[in-house]
Amino acid sequence: MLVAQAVFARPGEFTRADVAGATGMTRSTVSRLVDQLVAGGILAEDDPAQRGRGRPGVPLRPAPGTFVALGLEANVGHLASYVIDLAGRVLARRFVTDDLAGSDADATLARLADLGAETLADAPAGAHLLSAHVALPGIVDHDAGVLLRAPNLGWSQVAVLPHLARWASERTLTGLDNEADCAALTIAQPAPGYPGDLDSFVYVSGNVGIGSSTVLGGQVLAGRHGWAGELGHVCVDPDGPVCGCGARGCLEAVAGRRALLAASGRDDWDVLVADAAAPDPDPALAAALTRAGRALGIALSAALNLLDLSHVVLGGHLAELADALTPAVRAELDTRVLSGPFEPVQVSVRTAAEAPGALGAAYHGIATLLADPARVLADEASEPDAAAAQA
Amino acid sequence: MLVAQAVFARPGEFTRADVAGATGMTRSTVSRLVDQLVAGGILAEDDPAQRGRGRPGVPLRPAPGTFVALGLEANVGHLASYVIDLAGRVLARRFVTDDLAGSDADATLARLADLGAETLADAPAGAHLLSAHVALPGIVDHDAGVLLRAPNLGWSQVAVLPHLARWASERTLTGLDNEADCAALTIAQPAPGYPGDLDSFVYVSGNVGIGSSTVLGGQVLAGRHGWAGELGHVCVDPDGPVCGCGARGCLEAVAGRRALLAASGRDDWDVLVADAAAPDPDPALAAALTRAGRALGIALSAALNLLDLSHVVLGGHLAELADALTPAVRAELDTRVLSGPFEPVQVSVRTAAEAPGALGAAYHGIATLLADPARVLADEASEPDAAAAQA
DNA sequence: CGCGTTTAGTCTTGTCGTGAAACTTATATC
DNA sequence: GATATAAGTTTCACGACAAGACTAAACGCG
Repeated sequence: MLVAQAVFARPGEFTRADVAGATGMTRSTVSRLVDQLVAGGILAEDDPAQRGRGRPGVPLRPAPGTFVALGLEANVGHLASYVIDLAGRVLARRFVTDDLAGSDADATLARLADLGAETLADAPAGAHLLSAHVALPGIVDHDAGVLLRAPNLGWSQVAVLPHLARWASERTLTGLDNEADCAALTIAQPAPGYPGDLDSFVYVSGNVGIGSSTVLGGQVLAGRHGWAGELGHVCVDPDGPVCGCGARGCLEAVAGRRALLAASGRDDWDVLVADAAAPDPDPALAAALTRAGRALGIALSAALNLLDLSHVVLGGHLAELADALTPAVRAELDTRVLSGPFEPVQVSVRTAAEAPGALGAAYHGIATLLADPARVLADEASEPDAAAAQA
Repeated sequence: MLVAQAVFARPGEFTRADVAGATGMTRSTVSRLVDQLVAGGILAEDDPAQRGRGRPGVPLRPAPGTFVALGLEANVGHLASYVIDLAGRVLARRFVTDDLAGSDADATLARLADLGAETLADAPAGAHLLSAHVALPGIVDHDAGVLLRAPNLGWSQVAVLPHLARWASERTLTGLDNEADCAALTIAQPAPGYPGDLDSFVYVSGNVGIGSSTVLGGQVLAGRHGWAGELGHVCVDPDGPVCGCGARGCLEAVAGRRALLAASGRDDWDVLVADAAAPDPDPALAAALTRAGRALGIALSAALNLLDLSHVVLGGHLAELADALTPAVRAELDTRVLSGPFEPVQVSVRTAAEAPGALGAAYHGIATLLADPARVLADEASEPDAAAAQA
């Protein structure tokens, strides 16, 4: 249903007449559809506050209160949980710091599910849970609901959906996705269904390793298993150091967090960041940063050339070092990206929100609503007792 | 219209009832739509030749005769032109060998258009021209109809559509596309709309440089300007030789045709290919081939890791050397592609058809038909005099 | 040979979604 | 207060589709 997407894309700005103009449908059709969506609790009417000649239109917004989505994330250093409403407002959240590398997958996922249940309990009651979605740092089989492998967690072949079973129903969908793809979604969309400034870009996330995710035309290019975007294992030097993956010269082995610590002779990350920001870093650090910047530029050039992109967003630990890295990165990009003369490559920095993966996972639930609001409305109608019980 | 796509995907196999089963529509709806398509000359009924119980169904196929598409290609070494019908059968073709590097763009495109006109004259008369599409080796602005830059031809900022103006009309669409993307389309689809064995893969085309094109789920990933797939300028060695693009260590500078000739001390390509196939090549050649194979493997690993793919198709000059290159390519892929343990990387070789770009350009016209057959049917109805004149 | 079974395709009917156009409502301007 | 303008609603007619009955064409068994 195009109507809901149009409203979510410009919350509070579009009236029925605007939607009609944007979608090409007639005002009468839009009016009927909007009335359904309002009745179903998906859209809400703002106060008519418009100025100008003629009858003022009624601005439409995503409706608060009726629907929420739960987003969960298990990552190397934390568990996170978000409950958001249709407008993308965070109604409740939890964040637990813990070293989960090598942890027992089922035990950790059970903890995560409990965390999600607590978060839901914190949220205002009476709303219908659209979806419960998990973001995980690894390869995923969407259809089977299995995490195939998460190297940094040390997990493999984990059936994830059973842990979400408490929420799974005809009316609540559950699923799992790659964490970097979820995070990229939050950059492409400041609010669910609301396209941001950037339409197509590569997002580089430095966490422990270096992952990336590509957004093309507002769509996350997740690949068939959510395994796309392994920028960290693009080769930047065939004679370079051996990487944890067994190959030689991966980006991660040069610009990864551990590689930078080792090359600069430091053992505390915050110290390294502070020193890198200082006016005159010592030669070992400067060399390590230059080398990492060049490597990042080389790997990014490959991605941009292969995908016809011209925008890079740095996140994670690479964002913290952005000032120090950017000159070398730019130099490589300017030399290597073929479309550069026509469309200059832009590099921007995104200081990572806390657990963007969990937030993006919650976005997924709303995305399924937007893809087919009629289905949710039908479900709504088929179980009116639930709504009645709340009233 | 899903119906036409289903039939084109299995020409001669699907009956109305099969289509109904495949699309989920009822038999009555399918029957009505198929009747329209048959009346419109898009589908044709085969002889009912089915065995088994019950009334035999009528197999459906793309209709020959009523519609044709013209595909043109201007490339460094040739001009080519194809006229195909809906089933993908070549009704007429032309191929002119010529060195067009540095030629005058408008003069060459005028020649190409004339070649297309000749080809159309060769084809059986009475068919309606669906589209005229040009494949060019460079960056393209689809909307403006402009070739932004084709380095190997030495062209830039060329308005292409005016050369196709003789065919442009309400009923005949014209357009232009990147040549590698068109060629990849012919690999993904043995006939228009007919999906082949491979669903997602990277096609590497070695012509003068090294280009590539990615097919994801049957769709060509062309990027915003048809500029995606610049595998030739992925860096495989930051200390490598300087490439024509100005950067250092591009794949093309190691595994390009000229690079291989230079490194092996030869000046004739056919000799090089023959020597490479011989049981015991000389050390210089063997070293050049190994180096090129490793470089290709490194660049491909980057593409596969970034896009979550596990199939490579070699074409062009790299296909000719496939036997000699494959061991080194495989070695790198096996080490570097992260999804390898789960889904082994497959490398296949596609000996390039003559001018696959032109053929793929013709496919585009049929793709537009399949995307919205109703539009073409409507046009048909609005100009019945043309059809009447043929009868 | 004839009749029932099975499957393909068509025909009829009712429902639903949509657009066209008239109508109502709410504001600004004169 | 009259008029213009724009938003939103109502009415009506049309068309696409599904459900289900019906016809057509093959096979197989008695």
